[in-house]
Amino acid sequence: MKPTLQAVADAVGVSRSTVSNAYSRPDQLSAALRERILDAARQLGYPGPNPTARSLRRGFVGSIGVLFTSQLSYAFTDPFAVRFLAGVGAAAERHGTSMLLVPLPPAVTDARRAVENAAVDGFCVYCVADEEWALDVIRHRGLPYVSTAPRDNAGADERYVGIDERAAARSAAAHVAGLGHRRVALLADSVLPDAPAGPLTVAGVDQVPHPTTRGRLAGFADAFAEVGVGWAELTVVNAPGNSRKAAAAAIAELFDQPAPPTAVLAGSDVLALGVLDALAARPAHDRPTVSVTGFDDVPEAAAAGLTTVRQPAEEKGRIAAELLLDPPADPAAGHVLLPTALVVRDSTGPVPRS
Amino acid sequence: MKPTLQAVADAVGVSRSTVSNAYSRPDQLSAALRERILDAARQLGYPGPNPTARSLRRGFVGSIGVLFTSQLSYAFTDPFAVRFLAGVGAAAERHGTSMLLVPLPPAVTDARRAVENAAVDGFCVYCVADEEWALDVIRHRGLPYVSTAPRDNAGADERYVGIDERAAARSAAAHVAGLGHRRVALLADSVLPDAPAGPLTVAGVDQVPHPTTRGRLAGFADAFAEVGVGWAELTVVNAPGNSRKAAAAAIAELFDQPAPPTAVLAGSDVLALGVLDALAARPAHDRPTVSVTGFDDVPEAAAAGLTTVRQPAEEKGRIAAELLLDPPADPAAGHVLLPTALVVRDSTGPVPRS
DNA sequence: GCTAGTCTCTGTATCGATACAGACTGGATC
DNA sequence: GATCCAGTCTGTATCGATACAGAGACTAGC
Repeated sequence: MKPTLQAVADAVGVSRSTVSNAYSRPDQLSAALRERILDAARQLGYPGPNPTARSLRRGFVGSIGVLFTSQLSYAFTDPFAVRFLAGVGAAAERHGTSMLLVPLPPAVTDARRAVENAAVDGFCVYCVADEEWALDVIRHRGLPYVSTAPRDNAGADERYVGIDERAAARSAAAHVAGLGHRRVALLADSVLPDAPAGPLTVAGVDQVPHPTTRGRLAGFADAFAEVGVGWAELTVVNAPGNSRKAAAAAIAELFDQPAPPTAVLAGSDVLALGVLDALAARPAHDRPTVSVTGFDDVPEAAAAGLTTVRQPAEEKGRIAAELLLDPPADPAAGHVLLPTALVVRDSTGPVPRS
Repeated sequence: MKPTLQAVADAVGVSRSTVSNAYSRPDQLSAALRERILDAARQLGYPGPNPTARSLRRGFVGSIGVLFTSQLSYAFTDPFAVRFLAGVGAAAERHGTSMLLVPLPPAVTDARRAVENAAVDGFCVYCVADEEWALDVIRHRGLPYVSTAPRDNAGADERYVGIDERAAARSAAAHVAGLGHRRVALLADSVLPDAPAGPLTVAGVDQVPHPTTRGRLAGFADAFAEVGVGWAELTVVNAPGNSRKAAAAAIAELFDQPAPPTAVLAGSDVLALGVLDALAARPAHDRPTVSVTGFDDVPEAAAAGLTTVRQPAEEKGRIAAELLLDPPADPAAGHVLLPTALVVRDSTGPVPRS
């Protein structure tokens, strides 16, 4: 058994308090005694105050939780999520705080429990799917949190950092519409819950539950509405899982149709890259000319020449963590909207004359 | 103030133990009473047992630490490290365990403290630089750990998962030597501590402190020794920080020399990609033909056509976490060497006749 | 010489739970 | 009717520290 603080106190012949002070408040005792205590601790093999006991007594843990409402492995697969984590990490580093990554079991009951049991001082909630239940649990625990999306019913004291999804998406769609495209597919993750991969009929964009997806689809639709292409004329394609593979699989059949879309607007770069994969997989003679746009501007997008909407990923993570660790006095400052920019590359062009 | 377990007990008129059991051992009380307790808890806004207090009493935390002996942000910048993390995450997910990422302050004293204070049940130590001090602290705390490199003085009960660095490196170098290259540069991170970027004189490979770097350089040297090129004839180039930029900067000057190397063997893909960057940055008429090899086979390597040594990154993380969470009965099974494979792509070719 | 003030150090209360041994029921068994 | 047992619930000890008020000793200041 590892010795406790009491054991060190006994060995030196001082009180427990004094040993505690030797570690946590060196100014509370003489340097000489402190040395004696630390020496004795070394001798006994005392590894320093037990972090858990210390956390209990002090009332805080010194770490923040990062919540992905999806498989934890997803966080490392999605390049945007990785950049986000890097930002959180940078802020955590500056504050001397650790990051706890909490995997969530698939069943909601279990997932709630996982959030309840996480030993953290607060949460950065990265919005993947509907995370309302997670926010409930966090609020219930009385912990502060920052989410990465503006929420419709956000309380005044609720902090978030996001972008104007709708306007950003609209800018990409306006670019594509401006190039003359009218037969267009919109590709997104989790358009409707539990929907299969592939083309999907969606009555209206407000049917889409996931706020981020909804915002982006709405932005796409806005731009096309302006050139006279209504929602019903747009093909919505579901790609569950937001992976390159899923996107390629979901979009593939469209290209076999007699009149394939001349443009695909994807809800993320990962999906857009999947579309490019699907195109590349076809023999050259049977490869339609399709404009493709992404969203996020992950590192891979530049290499692929993908036209996309840039949003500052690391910045998002950094600011999320900073809002959490160092809350602004003015609650209005807790709502951050980051700038986005359309980045035009080679993956979009005018409609081919056929 | 959030209510405690005691408050719920008082409200229902039962003992604290019973409330505790309602959460942690449902079989210890009648279903009816359990419901009454949980109802009261909801009513009072009791968020469930305090994770810290529970950890203290139970003696374990339910999370494992992942230690990068470098900036935490490095972990998200290096694609190999990201894949490793993904593997750890997958294993953690299966075990219902959280991952704590602990940022280490630059000063060793502070860094020791950070490791001492981490509330975890064990550590996966990802070897970036010399991490002996970290292992010391962990052992001192009596916590189990798994490191990602075979260590020279590893105790029998010490677990690790790694590759045969030397043999793997040798395979890449043998390929390059077989192509006829004799004027060769070896590029690596932290060849000597605090050495500047650029070409470096290293008396012998055993001068290199970092075991991974040493192993790879030794492997490179082995293959060239076999074709009669001694250590002294090899140019060793230091690229501190293992970044693409650092590599490009460190290697650039070599290409200005009258007789530049015809091949560069890099200690990682990131460095190798940096070399390709440095070459691409030169005007076409002044661009030497240089064979380049990397190490790791990160996703970017394939796109860049980089010849490299593949090692299973996720596997490494997954196995590290599993050795930690589920220690094999047989201590010999705690030492895992993963297979590697030379992947030949376009970045290597025969020596140009000039 | 007396009051203040500063340094050190101690003692007790407390953080919020879980483990474990045992007490109390009520029915089944013989 | 005594015995046993399973099913429930309670009480006490404990996990390993920190906070805070205060006790002594010692120096300063007047």
